[in-house]
Amino acid sequence: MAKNKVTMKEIAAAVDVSVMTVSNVINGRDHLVGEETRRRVAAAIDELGYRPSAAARALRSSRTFSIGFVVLYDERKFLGDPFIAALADGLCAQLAELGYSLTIQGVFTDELSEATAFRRMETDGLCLLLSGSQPTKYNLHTLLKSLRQPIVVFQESVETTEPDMCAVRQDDRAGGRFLAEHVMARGARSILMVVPRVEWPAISERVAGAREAVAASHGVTMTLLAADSEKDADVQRALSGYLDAGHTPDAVLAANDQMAIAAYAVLSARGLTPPNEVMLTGFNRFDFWRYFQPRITTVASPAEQLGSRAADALCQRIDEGEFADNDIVLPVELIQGETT
Amino acid sequence: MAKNKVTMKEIAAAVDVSVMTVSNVINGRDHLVGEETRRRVAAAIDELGYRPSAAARALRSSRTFSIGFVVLYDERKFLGDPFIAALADGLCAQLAELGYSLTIQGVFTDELSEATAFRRMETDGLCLLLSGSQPTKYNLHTLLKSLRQPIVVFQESVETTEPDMCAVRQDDRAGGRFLAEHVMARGARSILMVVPRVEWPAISERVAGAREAVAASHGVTMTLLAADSEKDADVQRALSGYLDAGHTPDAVLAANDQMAIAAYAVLSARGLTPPNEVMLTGFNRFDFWRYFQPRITTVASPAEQLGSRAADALCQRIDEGEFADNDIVLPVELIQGETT
DNA sequence: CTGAAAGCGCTTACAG
DNA sequence: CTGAAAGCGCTTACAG
Repeated sequence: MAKNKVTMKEIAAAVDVSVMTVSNVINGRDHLVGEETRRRVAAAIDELGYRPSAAARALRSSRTFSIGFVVLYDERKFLGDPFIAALADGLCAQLAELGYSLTIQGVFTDELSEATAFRRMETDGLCLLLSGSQPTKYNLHTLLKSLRQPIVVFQESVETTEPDMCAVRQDDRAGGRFLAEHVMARGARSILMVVPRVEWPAISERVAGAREAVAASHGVTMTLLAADSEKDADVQRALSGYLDAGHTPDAVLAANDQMAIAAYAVLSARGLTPPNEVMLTGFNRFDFWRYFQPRITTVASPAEQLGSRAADALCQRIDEGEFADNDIVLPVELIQGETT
Repeated sequence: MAKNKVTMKEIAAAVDVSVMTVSNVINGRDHLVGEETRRRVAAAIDELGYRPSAAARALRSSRTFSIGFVVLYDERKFLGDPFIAALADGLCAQLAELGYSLTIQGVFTDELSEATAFRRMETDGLCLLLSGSQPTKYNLHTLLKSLRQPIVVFQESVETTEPDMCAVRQDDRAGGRFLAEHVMARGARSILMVVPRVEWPAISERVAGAREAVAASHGVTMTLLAADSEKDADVQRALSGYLDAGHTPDAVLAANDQMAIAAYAVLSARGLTPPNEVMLTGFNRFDFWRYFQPRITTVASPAEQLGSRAADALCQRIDEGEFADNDIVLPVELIQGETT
């Protein structure tokens, strides 16, 4: 590895000052350096193409200025998920702003503890998203505790027993409530909510929100239908089965937009085209949403802000030693489409 | 920062061996350690929750086992671009496989040299994607050279003057050729190709491929129409202007799928609904493609493989000191949709 | 305003 | 099979 790298020592030698002075210039401690000296050091740095070694600085100061984003997933292409991409975008932009870099790592759910993000100590803090099937709470709990690092978890309800953790999530409960209220205001008396079978905290919240709204009304019923997964085929099989049994709901609330689009195909094939025969709603309004006609009534996710708020929270924690807040909930917004 | 971190020294003390032995166990140099010793060390590591310091290892061995992915962009949400997300997915998965981690950084094009990925020395190599407006070749060239790191550039033609670089790209030229041949085989005699005004090497290649195919046929003409950007409104304005001038091409080749979808709206509003009146094609077939009806005839991009091949190339270079290949081109595939 | 010394936690020769 | 010593390139006290 003849990287012929330039070190502070060489800069110091070139300008004939101590490495200490070079360090002060690099770290902008200008009050500790004479203006003329500062200029000569800066010139040498430029000329020799010096770049500080992040490793040396991290070793000495025990700060890496780097944050890890760990995604537990079942599928290899996790950034293809628009929610995850938006989180990463928000994190990346805000961390750059704060002088941190972002290390991304995908981990198969069943190889939880194998992840190098967990095995090596290379970041000042971690953000964690549990997409896909959920590890047992106990395993996860034990693992995270053993890391001794500040951790932000996305879209989870915070465990009160965890001291150095912070949950950052969108107000899925309000979103569920908004949608249920919206279809009820338009006359729905029987509501079908289609969800994936896997227990996802965010989706449970959406269900809970819808239930709250329904409970507050008279004579409205809500049924939960579990599809084997979020995939089109599973959603369509579940919904077809339900309709075959002779039920016709006034409104179908899908757990997200992709599922709503899958449901749309089933409904329109049966002459129940939304919004005329049955109302239909989704959740999240990511970019692809605009390519589907008719536009699905949905709830807009603040996914990118979730990422940037996580960055803020983590850096605040690193600077101050403790999370100022351990459950950050961002508002969502109802988007009226053409399917209700 | 009382991180109360555990070090090799403490493990060594706990088991009463030297740190050297602990190091050997951690790095799997099993032939240098007795089986009984190995087991006791491993147990202590587990018990005390020891995680090796990446910084210390990097400082000593001058290997970070980390690769940077730098995206030059004009918009903040760069991972929302499906091409970039797919590259990142491919990189991330393959690097994890090879024991490396991935650091992602977005950089505004006009703040090129400010990027911390360029200012700090924290990776063993870099991948670079120039999306958005292009920096001047000279600035970029100078900057990259000064980094003294192996670099993979995506979707660029390799500069033969660069010794320690490798281009990884898809065969855009073949893609352009496939599409032109496809519409000509279906009777197109006049072809309009709609491209963004900004010079993008990948798009130039698509144009060059289409030109080759057209040149090889008799009596077929191809016209290039430059939109002010890739955005829907700009594409639609350019195309409307062209049609208003009295031209009606047999086929419209859009530079990518998003532009094709924008063009579709203009064409069908004028009674030129594809494929009956005018044929229409896109490029890339990313995930959102399936949500648009009718399916656009397009060319499938191997974006994720681009990422994993880049990871392979970079790690090979790091291990062997030199890129085995400095221009890697992956094949594309024509996807017949309903618009031709 | 400037500098000499110590040390962060590892790995790399080398010696037994 | 095991270990003592040196040193990677910085920053952190501290002394002038």
